[in-house]
Amino acid sequence: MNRVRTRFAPSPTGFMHIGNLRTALYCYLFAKQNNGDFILRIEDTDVERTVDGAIDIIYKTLNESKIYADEGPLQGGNFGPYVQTERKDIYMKYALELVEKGAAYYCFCDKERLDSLATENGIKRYDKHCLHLSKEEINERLARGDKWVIRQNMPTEGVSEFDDLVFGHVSIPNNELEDQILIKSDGLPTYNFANVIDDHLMQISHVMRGNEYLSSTPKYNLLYDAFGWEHPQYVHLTPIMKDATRKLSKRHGDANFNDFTEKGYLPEAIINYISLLGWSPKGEEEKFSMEELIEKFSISGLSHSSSIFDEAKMKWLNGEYIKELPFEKFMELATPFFEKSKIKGKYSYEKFGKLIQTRIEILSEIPEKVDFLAEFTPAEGEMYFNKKFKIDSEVAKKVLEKSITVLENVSDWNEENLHAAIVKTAEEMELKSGVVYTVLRIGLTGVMVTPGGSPEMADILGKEESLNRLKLSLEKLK
RNA sequence: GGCCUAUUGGAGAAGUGGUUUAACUCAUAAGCCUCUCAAGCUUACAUUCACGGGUUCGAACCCCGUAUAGGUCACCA
Repeated sequence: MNRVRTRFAPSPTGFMHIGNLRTALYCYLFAKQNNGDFILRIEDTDVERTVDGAIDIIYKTLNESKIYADEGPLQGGNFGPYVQTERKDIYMKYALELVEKGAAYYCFCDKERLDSLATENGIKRYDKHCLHLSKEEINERLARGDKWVIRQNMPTEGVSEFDDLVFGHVSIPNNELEDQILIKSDGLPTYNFANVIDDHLMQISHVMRGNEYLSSTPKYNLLYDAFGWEHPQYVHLTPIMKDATRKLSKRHGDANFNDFTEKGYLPEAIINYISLLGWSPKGEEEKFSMEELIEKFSISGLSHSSSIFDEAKMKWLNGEYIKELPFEKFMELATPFFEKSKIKGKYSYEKFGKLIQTRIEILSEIPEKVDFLAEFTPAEGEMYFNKKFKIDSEVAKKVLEKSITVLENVSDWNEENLHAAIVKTAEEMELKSGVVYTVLRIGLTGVMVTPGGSPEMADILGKEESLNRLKLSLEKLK
C-alpha cells in the first residue's frame, strides 16, 4: 500500500468551526496512526470570502489542539506551494489539458442565460450550450476578450460508482451530474477542480471530508479518470448537529473552537470530546490523550449518521481534565478568571483555587463560585435551622458566642488550627462537631452553600475579617 | 422536485442472523460518604432497536415498501 497521506484543506473565512476541527483531527489521527503524513492546504480560491487573519487563526487553533502538520504553508514540503492562490498557473495548465482531451470546454454563457435555465422550483442545470462551439468561434471570442469559464464535460448516460470507507458502495446516475465549472471567470479554479488537482499532485492517499461531498464524488473521479490518475480512498464524515434537524454552524453561534477556549475549556478536552462525535472507541474508556487517540482511532468506528453536539458531556470531560491538572498549572489557567471575580485583590486565589479545582467544570465558572465571599450580609436566624444536627437560632447564637472567644485565642490562623479549635469548642459545649462547623460556616459567609467548609472559609477570610463577621452574625441573632 | 445517504434511550453509542437478560459514557434519579456544595463510591434508567410487510426454526442485524431527517442539484467550499 502507498504511504498514507491525508490533508486538511480549510478555507480562511473566519474562526475555526468545531466540525472542521474534527475533520482535521481525524485526518491527523489516521495519518499518524499509519506513520503517514498530515498536510495542511489553504483553499483560498474564493477571493470574496477570504478574510484577513483567518489563516493565522487556523494555524493557532491547530497548534493549540496539538494537531501538527508535516507539510503546509508554514513548514513547507516537497509538494508546495500549499496555498491554492499561489498555485493558480498549475490549475490552468491542467484545465487546458482537459479541454484538449474533450473532457472540458470553454463556456461563454452569461448570468442571464444561466438564470433562464432555472426550472419552476429554482433548480438550474447547465445545458451544454457551449459544448459544441467550433474551434474558430471559441478562438474568436477568446481573442475578443469575452468572459469565459471552463466547464467539465459530464457523460449523459451510465452510472458512476465508487466505494467509500464509511458508506460503502455508492452509485449515482451520470445524468445527475452537472457540467460544473472548473475555472472561474477570474481565472481561479473552483474547489471542485482544485481539490482534485492538488490531492493528486500532493499524493493524498485518503480524502477525509464532510458528507456534503459524497454526491459530488463521482464528478471528481471522472476528473481523475480523464487525466488517467488513480482515485484516492474516500472517507466521508457525518455532520455534527446542533439538534435533530439543525447542523452545528457558525450561524447557530458558539460553534467555534475559540468560543470554547474563551469559556475556559481546555483544548485537550475539546479535542477529546469532538473525537467522540461520530467515532466510537472499542472499550469502555472515553477519556483519551492525543497519543491514545492516535492509537485507538479506526475508520470502522466512524458513524454513518449525524451526531448531536452535547455541551453537557464536553463540560463533564473538561471537568475531568481540570481535576487532573497539576495545581500550579491549574492556578496559571484560573488566575485570569479570578481577576474577573469580585474577590480580586481581596482574598487568596491560591486558597480558593484548592477548593474549587474539583468544583468547577469550566474555568469561566470561577467568578460565580467565589463572588459570594466578597460581600457579606449576616444570615437570618432560620438559615441556621438544621434538622440533622438539631440546630435552631438559639443553638446558633450560643455556638457563635463560644466560638468567638475560642477563635480569638487562635494565634496561628491556619486551617489545621481552625479545625482543632472547632473540635475543641464542640467538646466544651458537648455538641457534635458538625454543629459548630455548620453554624460557623453560615456565620462566616451569610450563605448556606459554600465551596468548602468553615475552617477553609475562615482561613481565606483571615482572623480579623472572620471575627468581625461572626460578631455581626451574632448581633443579627440577638 | 430529482438524486445520494441515514434512522438503536434525553445525548454520544456498541452491536452485522442464535448466552445481548440490547455494552459502555454523559445527563437524570436515589443511596452511601459528609459541616453545606462538589468530588468519590453504589444502584436505577430501551420487554425493545422509525413504522409496515416479508425471508428464516430464529432478525436490531437480510429483503421490500412507507415515514422522517440530513446532504446535493452555485463562477461557495
